[in-house]
Amino acid sequence: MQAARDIKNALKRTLSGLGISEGKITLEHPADLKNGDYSTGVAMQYAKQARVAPQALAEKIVAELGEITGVAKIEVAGAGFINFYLDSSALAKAVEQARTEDRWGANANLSGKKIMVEYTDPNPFKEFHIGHLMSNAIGESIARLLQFSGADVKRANYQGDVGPHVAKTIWAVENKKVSGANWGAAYVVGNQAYESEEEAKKEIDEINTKIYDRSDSAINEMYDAGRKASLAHFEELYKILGTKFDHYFFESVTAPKGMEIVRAHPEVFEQSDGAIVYKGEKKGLHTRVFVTSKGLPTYETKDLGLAELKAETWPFDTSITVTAHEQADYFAVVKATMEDVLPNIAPKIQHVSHGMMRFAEGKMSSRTGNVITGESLLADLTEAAKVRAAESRADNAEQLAQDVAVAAIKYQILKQASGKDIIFDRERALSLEGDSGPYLQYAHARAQQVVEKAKEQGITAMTDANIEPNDLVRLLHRFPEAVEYAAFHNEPHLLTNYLLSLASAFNSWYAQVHILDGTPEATHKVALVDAVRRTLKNGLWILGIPAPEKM
RNA sequence: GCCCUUGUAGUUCAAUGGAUAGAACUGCGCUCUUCUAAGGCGUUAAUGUAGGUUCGAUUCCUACCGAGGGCACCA
Repeated sequence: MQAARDIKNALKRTLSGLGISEGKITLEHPADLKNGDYSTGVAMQYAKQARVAPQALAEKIVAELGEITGVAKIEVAGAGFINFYLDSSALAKAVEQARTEDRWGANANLSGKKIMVEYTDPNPFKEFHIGHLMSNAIGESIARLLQFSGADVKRANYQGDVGPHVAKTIWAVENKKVSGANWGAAYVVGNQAYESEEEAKKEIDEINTKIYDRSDSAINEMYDAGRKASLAHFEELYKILGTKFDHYFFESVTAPKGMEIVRAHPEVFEQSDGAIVYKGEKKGLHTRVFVTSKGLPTYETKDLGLAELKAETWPFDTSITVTAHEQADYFAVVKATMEDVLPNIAPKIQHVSHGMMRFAEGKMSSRTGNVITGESLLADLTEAAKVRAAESRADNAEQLAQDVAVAAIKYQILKQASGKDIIFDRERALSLEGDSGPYLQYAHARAQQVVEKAKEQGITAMTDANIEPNDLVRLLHRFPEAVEYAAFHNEPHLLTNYLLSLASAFNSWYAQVHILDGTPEATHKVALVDAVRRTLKNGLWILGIPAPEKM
């Protein structure tokens, strides 16, 4: 990374020396390692201004650049690219860092920043479906990326423990439409009744009011027991998924808080058809209801209360909320409202939206019961992984199967850019081969085992800078930059891409080279394996994917 | 109708305005008397359409076509 800075500075100096007015200097990693460790297109970019052919300008720049620490070779290639090749000692240094530093790949870009990340957000009395799994995987990874960038991160989970969805579920259970604590099914029944039966609709609305004011002891009892069981169940899932929340926020708390905020700002909100609304049109958005004509707060109002509650709980510099894309427009209106009623907090609020889990046939909806629950998917995957886990060398095959299952599902989510929907394909999800989470785990476990074997044989790892660096070394060197890049964009998939190429290069190298071959070079090769091991381990950690040592 | 997101091999995804558009799955062939075959090697196959900006466009802009989402008392 030091080399990258030095190269940029040298380019800047050279360009202004040549009388070229400074614009943006881009330095990138060539996709093909043959084209060097870094590359720039400035010669092509400024050829017109300098009135010289791109290649000629590139040659001129190279001649003026002089020596750059850590750079062995500078070449002009193609249409006028200037390619930089790092020297073997700079690359060897990266291998040594990877091998010896626990936090290899970390940076201090966000040092001192307090960031709260809110994600998962399942609702008690409803199912934890694979959409929640998606939010959890993305949110957890963003939290870890921020931590690896030096930020002080707190994880938050916001849950809707009051509102019409709870009333519908309670109604179905109370009327014995559904047996036991099958919340998902109860919600479906309650929702259908609400939409088709006048009488049921009235009863459900009444229950909804009673839940808010806690005036009915029978309902309170049913509600309290259900809420507790529901939350305990979620907690089991978080444990498997590797998430530990620092703060839990509930709508039962944010609702009254939000109502206070709305009441305190009559100048911001307007009355309309008996409801209290915010006219988003004045900011190019749309109108949303904050308090219903029955006097109950909507999600909008609760979100105002949530923002204030978060700030009181832990004074953050930034609060990031991770949700599906379907809430993006909604969120924009809430944020616009915050600018008027919570001006100190509003600038710190960020929304990261991701695509949705969909079936090839269409959207899944918990209202109709057309969902796959998180636990059933995890159970299916674990079952599929068991066959191989039983044949593996793992000490605990059950645990390995679960780790592999978590890797498979999280990888499928984190390997793609967050803007796009994920078409859920059961067949594909159950596949544990190829471009997958287990592939990364396998490469890591392999490296781990070689390192242990080397230890048994008394081979000390030692990087030899005299040995010509290979592609694997060059890729390894890019890890810290891959982390920075992914963190900057809040995009875990950028890191996933990098890890896949690293694991692939490692597996390929592993197939051709005998590492513990008894030659003096073995010490160098073991160092490289150890460096890959740590890079995959840290990378998997950032993705929130377990890295078993044996498979 | 308006707004947001999105169109890349048969399929699911990559590609920081750059070099020959990469993987994986599927098909076919090869590869464990060397450290893990959940691996490796080989082979076929793609930028929705029409313009524009640029030295250079999958990427930026405009229009059209297709997909998903949102747009008042759900979350």
